[in-house]
Amino acid sequence: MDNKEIARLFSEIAELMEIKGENAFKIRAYQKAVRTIESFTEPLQSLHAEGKLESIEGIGKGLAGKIAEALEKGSVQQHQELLKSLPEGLLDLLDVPGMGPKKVKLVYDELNITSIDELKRAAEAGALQSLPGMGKKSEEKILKGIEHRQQTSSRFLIGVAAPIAQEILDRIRQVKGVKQAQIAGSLRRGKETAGDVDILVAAKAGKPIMEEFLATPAVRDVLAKGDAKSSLVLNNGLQVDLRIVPEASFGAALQYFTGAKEHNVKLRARAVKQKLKVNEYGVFKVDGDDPIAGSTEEDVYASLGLVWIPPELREGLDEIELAEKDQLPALVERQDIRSALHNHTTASDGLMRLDELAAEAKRRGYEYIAVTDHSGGLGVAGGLNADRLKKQMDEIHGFNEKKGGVPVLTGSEVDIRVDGRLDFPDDLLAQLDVVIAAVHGSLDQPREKITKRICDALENPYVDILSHPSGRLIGRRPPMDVDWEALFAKAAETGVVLEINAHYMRLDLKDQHIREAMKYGALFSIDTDTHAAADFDNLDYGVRTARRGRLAAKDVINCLPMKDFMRWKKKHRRQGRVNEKTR
DNA sequence: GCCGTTTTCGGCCCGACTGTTTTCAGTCG
Repeated sequence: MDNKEIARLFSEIAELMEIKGENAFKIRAYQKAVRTIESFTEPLQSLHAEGKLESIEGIGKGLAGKIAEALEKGSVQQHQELLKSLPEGLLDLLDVPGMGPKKVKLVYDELNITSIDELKRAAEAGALQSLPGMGKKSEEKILKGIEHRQQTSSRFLIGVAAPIAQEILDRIRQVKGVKQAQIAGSLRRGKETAGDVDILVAAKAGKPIMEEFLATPAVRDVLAKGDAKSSLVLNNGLQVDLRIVPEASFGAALQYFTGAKEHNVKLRARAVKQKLKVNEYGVFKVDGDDPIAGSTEEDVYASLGLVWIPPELREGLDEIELAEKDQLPALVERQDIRSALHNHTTASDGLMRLDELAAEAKRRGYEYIAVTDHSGGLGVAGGLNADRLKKQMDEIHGFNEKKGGVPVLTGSEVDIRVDGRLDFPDDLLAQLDVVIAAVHGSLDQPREKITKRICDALENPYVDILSHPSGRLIGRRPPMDVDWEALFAKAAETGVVLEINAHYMRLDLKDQHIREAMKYGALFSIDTDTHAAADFDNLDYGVRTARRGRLAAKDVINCLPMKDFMRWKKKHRRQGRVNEKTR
């Protein structure tokens, strides 16, 4: 078992214990271990070999023993016993918004509900509102949550699918005879979720490649195996398809299997007008059998009179028309990103100290960063009150004087309270280099109220960035019911930057909203909202979402060198104060 | 289950909000 699998196992143990109502602190110990293991870069296997598991913070005798058990036997007895003692569907119920461990136990004890389907039926029949502590509103919330979940749950989050796909791709590329190999499909387009993984290989002989593919670890099922195409289902339910094509067709096949379908339909229609036809083998004259293009995507697009279109744009909107006129936007790239402006430390709910965060950021090539711990309004995150924030600012100034590290800006992720006021007074916010405002509670206020709440916060001249503007968690929690037009107009008017939160469960703003906000002239930041070192890995998902939103580097403030960023901020805040006076 | 210590047992984050209550339990972050 690798670190991820062990983290998952412990997480499941914690959830099962929660339903059973076991000691809350014991459960917390497991949850803490999950976070630690998830962000741990070294394999637990090697620590285990050295007998050093207990040196990890939060891992004592008990958990070290369970990790060892998992590594050696591939399972943990306590976990098996917990599973046996409860019906297996109960864990799914925890994913429904409004359902916590107590409610799960309640519906199980009283109504014998053990699956989401049964829960849905009970809610529809009005059987939930008769339970103690539940009423009509709880029932409605649960029903809404289930419906939202069912619309999205058959797809995999990019942050789950992409690393798996990359791992398989890396292995395939090692096989002798592989000329080229690429991930296609919605993963290549950087979509927030993927239905399956498509891998495309250019090679002559298929057999050794297929053998390597079929030897992928953690396979649950082999759906098909042939010389040109095989399909697997992994233990987590993710389907992976591998296709092998001749080198001369690789570009055409890559284009074809990257999609989106709507994009390909438009492309083929365009080809027909030019007396050409496009398929996965190449571009052909209608009356000919010899391909005029096919080995590279560039050739395929060029043969149709188009510049190459970045995969993130291939959604069947107006990208083909833009490509024809060579007017595609120059999309932001990962290398353009100079700063990480949204990060947490151990002062609130982060896992790294200030110096550790700065070192990690430097290692990853950032030119400067900001520390933006939570404000006091957010109890759980150990948010900072004004005094602690001031102390942290001193600490940061001291750190910067030492030189050698990456420069650190002071900041805060200040909570937007229910009434739109911020957690800190203006005179304190004015002293910070970066002020990020965010909604964390009461996400289901009615549209008018929540829109006003956020817009009021944007009018504060010291707010620089609005974090995770919709509050959604993909497949788990619907977005806030915001009047987006009003919000985007307000962001443009006040100059407050809209965050593209790069965490793969958020990707918030999402691509479509980015395109809309850009029409209003809004600016954006791409940030990982880093709590642990591994969170920086999410940057790629944020960049790709920004690219799908058609952003160029000039639209993204993280692309500014530090001096220019500070200049921008000054100007933005001055403008904010002018707006305030004239209002 | 972990941790630290006044070293072997007691503390471990907790406040806001909601919906259900009529004084609070459960969920969320």
